[in-house]
Amino acid sequence: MTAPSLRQRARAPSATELAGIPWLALLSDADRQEATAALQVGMAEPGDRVCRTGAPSNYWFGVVDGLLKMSNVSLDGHQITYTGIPPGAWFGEGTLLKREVYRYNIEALRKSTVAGLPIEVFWRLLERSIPFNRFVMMQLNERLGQFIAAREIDRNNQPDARVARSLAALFHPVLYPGVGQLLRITQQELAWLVGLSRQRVNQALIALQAAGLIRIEYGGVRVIDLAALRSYQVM
DNA sequence: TCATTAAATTGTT
DNA sequence: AACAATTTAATGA
Repeated sequence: MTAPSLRQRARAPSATELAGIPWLALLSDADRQEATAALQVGMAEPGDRVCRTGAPSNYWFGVVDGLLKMSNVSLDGHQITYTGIPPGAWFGEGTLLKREVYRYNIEALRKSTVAGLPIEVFWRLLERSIPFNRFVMMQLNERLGQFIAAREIDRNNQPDARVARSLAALFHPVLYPGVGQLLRITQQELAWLVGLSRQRVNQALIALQAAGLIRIEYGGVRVIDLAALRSYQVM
């Protein structure tokens, strides 16, 4: 269970990996070149901690491929999951802006490719690039809504509703542009994320499918009605 | 490209 | 938690 705090052997990103980084396309040529040169990618095995609470913040992290989980430990020692982090998502900007330590744990749910932008380059882009600022600002704003939603999810004991809202959060189009209509997540991974047994998640998914909100596929879930998923209530 | 086999994932008890 | 059924991925002709 004692995983290394960081992935070993960081390397330069490939062309396909760069294509999966949504904010790169927004930059000017010069800025994009600088960012590309500084970007590092590494692999995270299931259970690996990408960053943990208390560690100094040196990178702005993004998911190129795979699935991560953002969690924290509350005062009474209970673990509380904030959200899953699918491909295309970037996180840690709030911590970087304040030059603080990370206040949450990021753990890989499956074998994942994680990219990191060094803090110096992150700051330089903030100072000079308007599009980059817009992207970061959008992330901050949207995530604020996510944290509030996460509290409601956690307060909610109805398993079906928990699964529904967690799924809706993962399909967030602004925060997670890489997801699309089909979320690649197994029922086991969803169970880890929501904090339920796989059997219960399976039941919940079947119920949601019967309600016409999603379609269950092998190794993934397709969303039919995102709005209804967000506001799902047990009758 | 197709058939066979292994591995992963899902559905059910 | 365990098991069977189903789907995908891998292998080799």
